[in-house]
Amino acid sequence: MNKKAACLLALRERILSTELEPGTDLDELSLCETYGVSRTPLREVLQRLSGEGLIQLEENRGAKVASMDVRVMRTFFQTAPLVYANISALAAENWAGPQLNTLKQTQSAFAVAMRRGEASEAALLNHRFHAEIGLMADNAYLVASLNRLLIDHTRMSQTFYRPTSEADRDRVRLAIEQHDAMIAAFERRETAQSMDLALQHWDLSRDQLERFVRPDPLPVDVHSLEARRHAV
Amino acid sequence: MNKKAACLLALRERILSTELEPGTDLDELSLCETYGVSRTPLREVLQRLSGEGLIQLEENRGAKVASMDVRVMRTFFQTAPLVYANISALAAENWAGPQLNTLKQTQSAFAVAMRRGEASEAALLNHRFHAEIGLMADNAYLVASLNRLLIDHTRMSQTFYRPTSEADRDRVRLAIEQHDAMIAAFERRETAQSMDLALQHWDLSRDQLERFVRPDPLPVDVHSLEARRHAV
DNA sequence: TGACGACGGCTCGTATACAAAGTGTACACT
DNA sequence: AGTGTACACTTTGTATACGAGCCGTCGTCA
Repeated sequence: MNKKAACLLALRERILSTELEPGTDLDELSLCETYGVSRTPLREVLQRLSGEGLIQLEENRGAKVASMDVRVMRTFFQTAPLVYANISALAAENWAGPQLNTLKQTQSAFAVAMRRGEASEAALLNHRFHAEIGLMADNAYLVASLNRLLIDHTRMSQTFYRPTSEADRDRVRLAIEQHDAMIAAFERRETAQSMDLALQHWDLSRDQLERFVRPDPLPVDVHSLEARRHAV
Repeated sequence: MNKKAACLLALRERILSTELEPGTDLDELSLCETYGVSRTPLREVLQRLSGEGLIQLEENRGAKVASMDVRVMRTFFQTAPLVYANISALAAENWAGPQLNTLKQTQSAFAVAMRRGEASEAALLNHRFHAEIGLMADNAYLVASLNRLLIDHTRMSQTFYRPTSEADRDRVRLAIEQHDAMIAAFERRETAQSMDLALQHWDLSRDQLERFVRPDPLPVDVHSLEARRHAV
């Protein structure tokens, strides 16, 4: 029982952290060996992951990590703000019991991981932060969309948590501040503001993702070098 | 392979048609016997169904058909218009290849079932109609929400397709006309109108569902009868 | 008489063995 | 030399057997 749950958790994290890259073929036997479970429970884990949209199962052809092509990226950018904004508003409205404290804990763990430069850990904690907001929203329907979005969002933003420039570092700091602002808005049940903050948070993330997808062009010098080589 | 797929299909239909009512406990062995498969593939089917949100699995405690309490109903009414409207608009924008023809076929099958008074069949075909619109929308994220919504929508609307009054019959006729109008709007790629039609279709359905949830109060006579009995 | 504990049946979870499907390679034939 | 077919190997799918956990009942003890 425990080993199976551990296996599920581990595979989820490995996929979200892109240690297992999109499109990777998964071999049942080697996974069994890795996690010390036999094929029956492992296959059930794979079914679960497939249901969550993390992997794709094909008849008689095994499992592969869910792909991320340009087509899905387009719909991702199209859909994310709608879902994030509504989830955030619902979270402010519906959170109950210890959920807000759980969120605060995740947020501090996230900030710590960020300070220490633990990139994958930070990405997973950011994932958890937003997944917990999903739980607070208490809307099984929209959460289904949210979770699908978070899978691809987390995978795409792996680079985000490995800031290389000072400007990048500023953006990360801003992201952390936005999380804090969201928590505060939830605490005061300010739905409109929560929605607004979610959209701002999305804007920041989108800029970062677009920079990843469409990086700055290489310096022109390289092209002139190319030209010179051909001239010789 | 085939038996397993058949089992999946059959269970899905039985749950959607509420032949298996929300909350029903599912016994693995009897299901195995019913569908002529052994426990291993059956359990994988159950995992799948759980992933789709049709059943709930609990550790060491078997599977039960997903429940439908008042809390989920509230969020259902809250979420449905948002998702249906957006899916409809996206479908108009993104449908491709033979999808529109498939939709037309489903619509005529639906109309036929309706005319023949085959209520469960009609409900399932209506489900399929809207699920196909989901495929046309070509947005894996929002479709996740749509499918969750459709599960509960189909289960709640079972009575809808068993019209008892002439007014009910009119509403069903209107629903069929709205389907046709949606098909036409998709065909002409009119996104705004598609969204509008989806909202109108939702309004009709909502009225019907609310009538189901909050039926007309019993005639006052009954209460007076009650009172008289106690008086004796 | 009531409550606590042990035992038995039942259902679920896991491992293993076997069957089926797919894939790659080697050999033969054109 | 290229193509097609057959065979072996790898990987997936299914069945069955066994072990573990839960639940209800019966008995005993206070």
